Amino acid sequence: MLDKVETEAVPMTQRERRRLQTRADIVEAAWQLCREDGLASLSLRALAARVGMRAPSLYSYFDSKHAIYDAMFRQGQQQLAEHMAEVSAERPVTRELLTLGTRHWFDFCTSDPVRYQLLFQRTIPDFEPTHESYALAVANLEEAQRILLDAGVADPAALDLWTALLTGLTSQQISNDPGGDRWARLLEQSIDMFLDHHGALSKEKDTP
Amino acid sequence: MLDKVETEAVPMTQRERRRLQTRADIVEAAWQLCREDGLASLSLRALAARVGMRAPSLYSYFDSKHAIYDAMFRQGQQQLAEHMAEVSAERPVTRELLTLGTRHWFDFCTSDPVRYQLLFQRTIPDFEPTHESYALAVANLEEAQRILLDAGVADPAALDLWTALLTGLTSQQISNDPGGDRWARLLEQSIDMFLDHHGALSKEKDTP
DNA sequence: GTCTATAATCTGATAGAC
DNA sequence: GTCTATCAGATTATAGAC
Repeated sequence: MLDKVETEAVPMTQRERRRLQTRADIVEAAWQLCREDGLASLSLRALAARVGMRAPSLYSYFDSKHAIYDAMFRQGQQQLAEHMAEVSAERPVTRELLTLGTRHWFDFCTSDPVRYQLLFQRTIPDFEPTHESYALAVANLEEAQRILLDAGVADPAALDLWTALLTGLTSQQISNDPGGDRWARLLEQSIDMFLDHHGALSKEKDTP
Repeated sequence: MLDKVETEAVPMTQRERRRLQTRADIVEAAWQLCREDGLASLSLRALAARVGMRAPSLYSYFDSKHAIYDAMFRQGQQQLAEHMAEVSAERPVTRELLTLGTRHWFDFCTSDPVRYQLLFQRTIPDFEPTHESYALAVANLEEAQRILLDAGVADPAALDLWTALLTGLTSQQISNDPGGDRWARLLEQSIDMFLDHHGALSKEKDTP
């Protein structure tokens, strides 16, 4: 789940460290600009200016604009993994724990609409994450699958229904009531609906 | 629900008719190009070329590029209204009828991902439909609300959950399994889950 | 590594001839 | 109404000096 290149405990010269820091600065500035102007409006000129460079200098750190999007995608998936690690490890999975974890996920998504757009929607023309970055997304989805499994929901189709339900609530919240809670407050009810339908984690008895 | 300007039975000179036909041709060509290159990639030069003009001539028919998007949005909402009119008028609303109507809606959405993107997602920077066009979207949503009401689901929050569930299934289908049926085949189950949760249109008894 | 200069192309929109 | 010509930029990306 960790970025091999940037976090492995290999010896690093100060020059290498500096280079990685500049890369991180560029990615952070890219997030800023995207939050201000929209994900698709990112331009290399504006990005370079934000970090005190001219546009061509960015090519010393990234091969292309898509490579910057890829670094952002990668970082976002890592952030999601770290964010969910705070809550998702506990067992057994109760209805309360699942609800808590799901709200944790929902808050992560709605707290940064641009990040959500990059991680979960296909909206940048011609951009696809590299295989390496996409593997992080798969790992995150598999973690959700494990949790559902431990909650007594084993059907693969149920995972698809789960993702549809949660991404539906999230994107409606982001698109139609940004900053509000019109769909956020339906989260617990939605989870109850889903679990009741699948006969899992019943409220009266403890056994699925 | 109808376009006042273009369909009202007022006398029309042949010149006016010709003009409206050209407008329609331009909009149709715009749909074609968007389906080929993506919604955001529409350019006036390419659009003009497609209808045998040069770019500046388009300004004789539309004030701006956004006005063309608006005409597309308007047409898409009208198409949705017409499409749903084929099924949604029947009463009383049974579980079978609701399922049929919902699949009708789902098929409309997934049959043209670009249209879905324009009508239901906020993805074109700085584009917002005009008040007049947006009113068509509101009318379509109100029709859905009426159907749910007649199905015995009166809670406004239930409508929000309904839209989240359906748009979630739809966008997952479009994004992650285009042309397939991985989420399409979950539609009936989802409707059952929703209705059971709200205690509406129970399968055994006929009364909500 | 960073710069200037520039390639090569694209964009929406307008002026004004015809 | 349609055109040519053009405005006034924008874009990603590269070459080559320093």
